[in-house]
Amino acid sequence: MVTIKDIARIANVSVGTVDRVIHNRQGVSEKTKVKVNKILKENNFKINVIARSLAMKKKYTVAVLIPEFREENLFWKSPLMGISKASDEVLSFGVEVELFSFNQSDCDSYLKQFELLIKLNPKAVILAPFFLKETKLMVSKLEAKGIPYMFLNLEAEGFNNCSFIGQDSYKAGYLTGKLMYLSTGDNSTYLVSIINSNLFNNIVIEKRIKGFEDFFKKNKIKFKIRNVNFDDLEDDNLISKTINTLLNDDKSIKGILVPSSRIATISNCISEQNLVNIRLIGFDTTEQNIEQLRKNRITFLISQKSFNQGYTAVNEMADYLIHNKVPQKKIFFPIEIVTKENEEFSQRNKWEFNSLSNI
Amino acid sequence: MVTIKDIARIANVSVGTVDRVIHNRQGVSEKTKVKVNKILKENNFKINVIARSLAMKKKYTVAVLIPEFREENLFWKSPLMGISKASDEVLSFGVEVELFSFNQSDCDSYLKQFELLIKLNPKAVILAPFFLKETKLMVSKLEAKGIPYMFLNLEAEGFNNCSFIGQDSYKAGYLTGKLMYLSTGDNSTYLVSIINSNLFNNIVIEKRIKGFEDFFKKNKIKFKIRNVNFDDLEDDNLISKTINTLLNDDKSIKGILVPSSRIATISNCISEQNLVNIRLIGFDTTEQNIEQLRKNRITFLISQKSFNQGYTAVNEMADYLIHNKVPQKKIFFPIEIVTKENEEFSQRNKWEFNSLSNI
DNA sequence: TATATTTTTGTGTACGCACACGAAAATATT
DNA sequence: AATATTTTCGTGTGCGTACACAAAAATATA
Repeated sequence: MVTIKDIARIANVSVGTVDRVIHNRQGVSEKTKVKVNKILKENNFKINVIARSLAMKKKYTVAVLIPEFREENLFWKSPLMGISKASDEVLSFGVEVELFSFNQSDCDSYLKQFELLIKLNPKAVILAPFFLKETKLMVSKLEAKGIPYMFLNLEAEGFNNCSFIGQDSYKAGYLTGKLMYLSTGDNSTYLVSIINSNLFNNIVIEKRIKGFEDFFKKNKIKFKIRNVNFDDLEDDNLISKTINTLLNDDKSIKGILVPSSRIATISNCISEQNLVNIRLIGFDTTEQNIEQLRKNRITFLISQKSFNQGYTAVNEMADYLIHNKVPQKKIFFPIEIVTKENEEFSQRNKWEFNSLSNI
Repeated sequence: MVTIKDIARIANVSVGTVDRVIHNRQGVSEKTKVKVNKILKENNFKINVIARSLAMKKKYTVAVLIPEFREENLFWKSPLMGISKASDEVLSFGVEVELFSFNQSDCDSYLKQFELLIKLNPKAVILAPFFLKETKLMVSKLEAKGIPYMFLNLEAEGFNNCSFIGQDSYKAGYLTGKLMYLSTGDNSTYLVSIINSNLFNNIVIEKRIKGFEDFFKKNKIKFKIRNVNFDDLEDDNLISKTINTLLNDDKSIKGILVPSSRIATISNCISEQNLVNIRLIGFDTTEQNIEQLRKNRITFLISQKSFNQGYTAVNEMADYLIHNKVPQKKIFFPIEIVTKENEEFSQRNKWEFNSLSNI
């Protein structure tokens, strides 16, 4: 590996001069600049990123604000783990990640955690914009302070966020349309079922449903949709009765789409005989969903790769702070199709907390 | 971030002593060892990997031997790009990657390139074991010299390779069975077509076919298979005539499986009317395949994520050499399902050669 | 107790780069 | 021509760690 010192020796100048040329700093004559640049290229010089970040040694703190996860819905566990892994890795680069989490059903805790966050005076913020109105408030404070912020997983329009990291919900829904069609044929009726309903998530869910329907419309395929929505608080008995009655009564129903991460709640309630010849498609590889997938009670899961989303968010932010590399405005993640047969391999994203692994 | 120096100050010892404790080196009394360890934990000390790799500064060269890619089959372009990207990244850690490529249809070039490779006296080798007999020869030389070697993409049995990085071909084939079944229903006939036939690749292809068939057998689903094989040299006209005649004559054919990366060659030959109601499933997201997928002439592609395979291989090897972290014996990659609808997002793996991006 | 030996601990240098400071060279001003 | 000013360049230090070597302390041997 050729170093700055090597270049300096060859060019017969000092390392300082080489450094100036590399970084396009002023104070070097055109003549030597040309000479050094030539030698730089001839020797295929590549900066040693290791040494560089050692030498830079500025301190940045990045604050993260995401929902806490709960027993009945582990979705946010996975992004958190991605964030944690990335945190460990960027620590050596002088980036410290501070985590704040709020209660999904408590708007106040969202604001309260943000107050704690802003007190830290972070250099950048990553957040899941769960509540729209409150997010506007928060964002105005951030912008006043000139703190860049990035949205994670949830896409909110009309903000000046430096980046969004997540899935294209419409396209993901569109894909479920295709999968449903391929595995049921035309002229089918589909049940679309929403379990939990909170304001902000609905934007994602609506986009997914729109995409699902648009697949059939754009491809001129006949289909019918029936909606059944449940409240988060309702018990399994009610869900079971409702769904099974519907399936018994309407034999044209060939598939069920649950455009949230709660498909396990539905699939778990369907009777064995009704399950035959019915395709179930849902989102997210939560532990409950995977369990049902393994039992062949779910046909397809669309994964958001949320672990990677968290991991990438931290890394992109670190890259922005350290190397001034501005992230893309929208970083869309793969729309991964998970089945019983490939599920075991799609889980390479998992990561155990091994806080003592490297001393 | 708390450093070794900080710990030394707090513990009232020198950095040398702290270093010894951290690395469990001998020459430190039990008393101070306990004391330092306590302070290490109390302050949640984490090694600065940046500084560590700067200080280590050993030089390793890793040799890579893979097939060159050709116009008619770009498959190996993608692993190469992954390897190149990783090479750039590990360079700073003192790992230099040397690339050797051979002609897929010329066994001699495989051996000849290896001769060049071994002259470099590399610290480790990554190779695609294309020709079985020759690989045995090569491996014996490597083992005599005590050079560890890793298999990339192609799985060969009976060797003492430190790791295999690639896909579980059987499971991938099994998945195509499921997808085919879901999108055609039972009691269908399927065309299984092999385009190119060279000895070694056939192991992968055979496993895929076995998996495909086993899906139906294990799930007790009625099906029928018809085989049509073509030679690599044959022209499109012949393929077109053969395939279309078959499809015209046997209306029970509902799907075509091409268990190699050459499905585009087939799909390109099928007439419009025959394409309706036929599902095509193939492997690998080569440029030609993606083009056909976009045109809706292919239903599913199974991606090997070969870019990531190359990328991971180099990184795992670097980690092994630098930190002595032994890789898993088998690193299986996700079996990714790609359709027209999610294809655009599955390509985030691509990477342009930006050799001058970071000067 | 004095000396030799072993164990334990401290110090210094290198890794490759960024950056501050000051020296030298080139140019401008009187 | 002497001095002031600007441009150009070289030197030195620090980032956090690994490691070799030296020094000190503890222990063993005479």
